[in-house]
Amino acid sequence: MSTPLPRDPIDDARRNWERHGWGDVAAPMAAITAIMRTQQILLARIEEVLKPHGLTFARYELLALLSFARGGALPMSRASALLQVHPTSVTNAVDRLEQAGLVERTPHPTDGRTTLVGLTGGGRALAERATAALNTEVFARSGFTDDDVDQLIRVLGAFRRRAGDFVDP
Amino acid sequence: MSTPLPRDPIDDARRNWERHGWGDVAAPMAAITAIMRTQQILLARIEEVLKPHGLTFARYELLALLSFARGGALPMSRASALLQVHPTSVTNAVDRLEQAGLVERTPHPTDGRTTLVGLTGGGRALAERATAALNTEVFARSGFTDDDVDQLIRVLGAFRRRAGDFVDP
DNA sequence: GAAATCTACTAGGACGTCCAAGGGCTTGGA
DNA sequence: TCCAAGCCCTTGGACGTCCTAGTAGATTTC
Repeated sequence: MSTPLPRDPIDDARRNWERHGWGDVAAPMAAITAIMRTQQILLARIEEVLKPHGLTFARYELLALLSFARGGALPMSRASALLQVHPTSVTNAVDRLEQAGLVERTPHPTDGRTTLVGLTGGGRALAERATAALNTEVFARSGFTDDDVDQLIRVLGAFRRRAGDFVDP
Repeated sequence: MSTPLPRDPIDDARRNWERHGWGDVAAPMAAITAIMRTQQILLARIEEVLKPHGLTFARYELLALLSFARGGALPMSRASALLQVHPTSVTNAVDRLEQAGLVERTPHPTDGRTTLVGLTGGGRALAERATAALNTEVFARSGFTDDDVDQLIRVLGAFRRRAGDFVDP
């Protein structure tokens, strides 16, 4: 990222909103814009750490998901649901990971429509190394205090539940 | 979005982290993953509202930025810095907005390297309509409580400052 | 049992984002 | 003066995400 700006552009936007008579929604606008920007910063950090391992975040997420699955394999559709991305995104990621020898496709034993994605030995080993890197280089130095982390988990968890992500208690 | 999951996948991930002996970073991992997912949900809502106006979020952001600029125009590099995206992303957005007659490029009066992007009349009018739509359909119904909004602005603002986004007080 | 309806996955295309490279314009020091 | 270094923007390419269609297999319905 380039040189820091002399002022917070999101705060400027908020002031512009207020100046134009939209003061009633200026605060949520600022909060949502801040989420957008924070995601961008965090994604860049994560991709930076994963790059030496030859992974992108999308591919890492799939590897990590499979590494926790019983048998190290899942139907593509299940991966799509759990990762909460479009099925074609999973097809894309699996194509590239398979190319790299990290996962392999297997026909489902009883349902001819379904394809299982499973980790190879190399895929499992790489998932371990990549997770270790993320843990020490990103999550352990997140830039959030413990209180921040608690608040984020609470606030965003409630938001996601209301948005229909999950129905758990 | 598809059917809600019976359980929170981020909470599952957190438990998996703890189970594998990474409990010390499980909470920040969960917070960061929640930010990623929340951004995805919010972006989808925003694009949904903008679609009838023929805009994407990236293009809308540029229109909104220009609508607040004195003279309704900025150097491309300035837009890149304020929007905090790569210069090529601005080139891309300007290409398409110019195609649609919403902005126009003008050579800088004194610096031959610089190109100014300015709103057309239609661009300014569309920015107004799109902002009104976002205000009523997204920001006014954000799904965050007032307290949530305050906490997010505070926590994410501090994070962004520490990340080097800006140097303001 | 056959037809209609679902479900799972894949191909092709539109967008946005970034990086690397290249060409034009300015600036500042020799 | 002039030229090397830096800045500004664009092109081309890699990725990820989504959408729309299309195919094949599974279920439901009559």
